[in-house]
Amino acid sequence: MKKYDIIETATRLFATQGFDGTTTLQIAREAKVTEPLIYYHFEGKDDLFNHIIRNGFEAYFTRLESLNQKTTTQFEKIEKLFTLHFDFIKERPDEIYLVVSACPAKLKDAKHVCTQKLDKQRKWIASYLRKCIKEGIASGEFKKMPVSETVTMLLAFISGIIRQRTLKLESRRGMKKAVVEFCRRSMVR
Amino acid sequence: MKKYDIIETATRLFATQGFDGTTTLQIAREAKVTEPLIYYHFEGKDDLFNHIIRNGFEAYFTRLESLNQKTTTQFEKIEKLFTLHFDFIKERPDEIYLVVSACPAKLKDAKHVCTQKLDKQRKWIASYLRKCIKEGIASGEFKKMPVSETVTMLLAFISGIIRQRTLKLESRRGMKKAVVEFCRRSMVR
Amino acid sequence: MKKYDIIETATRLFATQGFDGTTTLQIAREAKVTEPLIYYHFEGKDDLFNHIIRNGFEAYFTRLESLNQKTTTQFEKIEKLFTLHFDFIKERPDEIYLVVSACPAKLKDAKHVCTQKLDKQRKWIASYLRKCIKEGIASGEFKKMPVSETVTMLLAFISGIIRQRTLKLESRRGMKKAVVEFCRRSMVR
Amino acid sequence: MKKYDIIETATRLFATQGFDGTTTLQIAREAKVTEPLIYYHFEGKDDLFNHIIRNGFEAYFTRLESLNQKTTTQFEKIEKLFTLHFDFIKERPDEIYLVVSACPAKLKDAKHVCTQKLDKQRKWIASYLRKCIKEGIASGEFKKMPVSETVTMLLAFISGIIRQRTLKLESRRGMKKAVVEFCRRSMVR
DNA sequence: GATGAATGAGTGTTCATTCAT
DNA sequence: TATGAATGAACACTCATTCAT
Repeated sequence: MKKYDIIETATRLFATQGFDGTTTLQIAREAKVTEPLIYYHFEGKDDLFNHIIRNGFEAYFTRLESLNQKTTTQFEKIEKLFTLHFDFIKERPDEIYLVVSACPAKLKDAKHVCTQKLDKQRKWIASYLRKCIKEGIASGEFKKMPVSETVTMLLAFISGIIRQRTLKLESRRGMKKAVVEFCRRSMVR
Repeated sequence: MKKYDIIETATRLFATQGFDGTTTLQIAREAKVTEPLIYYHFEGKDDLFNHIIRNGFEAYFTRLESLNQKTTTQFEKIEKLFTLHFDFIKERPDEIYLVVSACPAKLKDAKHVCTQKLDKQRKWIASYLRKCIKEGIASGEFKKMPVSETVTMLLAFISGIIRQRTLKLESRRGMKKAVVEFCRRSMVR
Repeated sequence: MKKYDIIETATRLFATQGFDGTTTLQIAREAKVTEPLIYYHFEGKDDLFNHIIRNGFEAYFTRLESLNQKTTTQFEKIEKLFTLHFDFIKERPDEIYLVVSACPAKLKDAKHVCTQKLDKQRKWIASYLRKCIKEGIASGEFKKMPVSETVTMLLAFISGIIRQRTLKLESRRGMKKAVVEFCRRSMVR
Repeated sequence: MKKYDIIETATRLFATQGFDGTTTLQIAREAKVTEPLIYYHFEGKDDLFNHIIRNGFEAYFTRLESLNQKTTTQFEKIEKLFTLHFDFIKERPDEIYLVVSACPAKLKDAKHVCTQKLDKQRKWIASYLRKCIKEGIASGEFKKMPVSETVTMLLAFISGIIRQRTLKLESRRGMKKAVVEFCRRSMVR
């Protein structure tokens, strides 16, 4: 359906050019539809953008939820979190970029869907990591380390990796293993 | 001089709203000058942006160069790299954000000053880190680890930290120490 | 259609005020449309101007082509050329003015549609006149005269007449007859 | 003096690009002065333009006045009028172009110096030619012809020649002779 | 005479959006 | 669903002009 052509094209363009750098005409042309059709399916450019963000976060959260499965060690849980992001980057590079790195301009508005979803995501991951680290330390699996700071740091780490990969600033293979091993050495006793 | 008001205002606005999300009228108003004055001092919006980017990178590179001083251990050199970035974030948050995270849209043009400077920066840091890690491993200071992948990873790490701090996604104190200790545990034997 | 209102208005304004002296806003207002509509139908002010020039020349060339009909004498052919121009001036004064007298500024660019069409027009008429004069001299209809110089001179004559009439510098009746008789006395044996 | 550099440059630019197509900045740059200097010497762009027009017409009228010398025949007087224009074209091509072909846009204002001077020029030449032709016919030197129409026609002729020569649409030598002979054959008995 | 800095009023152009069909 | 035609508001940028020095 043409609606999905619009979404697909818009996602790609928003991710590569930013929200303000993308025009509705460009979306229409590249999706091979006319501009008014965008307004038939969406209330406007903002609505289209928010729809994409919401969609992206939904897929993303679905995957996040699936992390809460049994694993033998805490580090395996952290490793899975990295794996999830590396996989998502490969499969839906534009979406993850928008989801994690979305329009700085939008983040000025605390009530914007971007800000709220990003906040939710950060809180979710933070809580996930905090639990892992705390339990890891308690069980003696992990070395001693400041919990909150390590959590924040790992969040920055993840977002930096996503940015780099989606901007194709590097394409080194073996990155995932390097990242995981780096963390393992640092964390696991 | 009013020229510097323009630069200062533009730097702030470009960093918080992006290039496309910032209008010349807005820059003029917030800098308390008239729009044509921007065009008196710069050739256009692009020129103003590039001027800021070039300025930012110049200050940044000057600091980077100063890293090549004697230090007793390789890890100290890496620690200094982190310190430099944390300091720069504090002093000139907008500039470092623009310098490290600049306009994704601009990076599509390989010849753009953004792309070229960013490339130079990444190469400089990569080379700096590679040398540290190689020598650290050779001297037995560091554990064994894949050099290139670790370098790329650390680059992502730095960019992630900058993004997070300038977007004020967190403001935890003790971050720097946590980051350095995290890396130390992972790397130093 | 409003597109034709734009063309009509623009033709009139370009002819009376010149290209640079006419603003798109003025065209829009006098055509009773909004400015962006000009940009919906044309790529820009230049495109609109070129469209008019091309249209004008097309109508003009169509008439020129129709000159190649049988006539008993060579002078009749020359007379017809004058008649054609006097008629065109009456019917489409703005267009002929733009076509023959178009924007001196545009003529600096050899590749501009104005320059090329004007060149084509001059060559067409020159060739037409050269043939007439040569044959007229050969057949004894015409007095002896330098062919090329006379051709150039007649071209200047035509362009001068057009300029004068469209600028309404005079409105004397009987001009056409006077011109034709002037030439006849000079040329015909 | 720099004032004359301004005048010279402005004359050239107005003649080749038109009044509206020429900016004060361009004049300043090409005359190697700064913009405010133009405003020191002239009241504004319009004043500069009018100054040039007035200057041009003054030089032109001075020459026209000198035509009233004794000549044996009426046709010689007409020949001298052509010679004067051909000479002026060679010596001061920009000025004569501005003087004879000046800004159509300006001619909409009947009180503008352009309109008034042009009118004066046309009336002067018309009166000069009318007298010549009348006397020529009366004395039997000229063939019979309608006086007013021939006068208007010759005016158009002159303006067409000037336009052609200054736009360099042709560069044929022998033009002057051809023109004069063309007229002689037509007029002289 | 001469200039660097500055501006009010506009210029061509683009944008997201709407309307009639 | 889908579109050709149209628009209000804004955009980057330029212009002739002025002012302080």
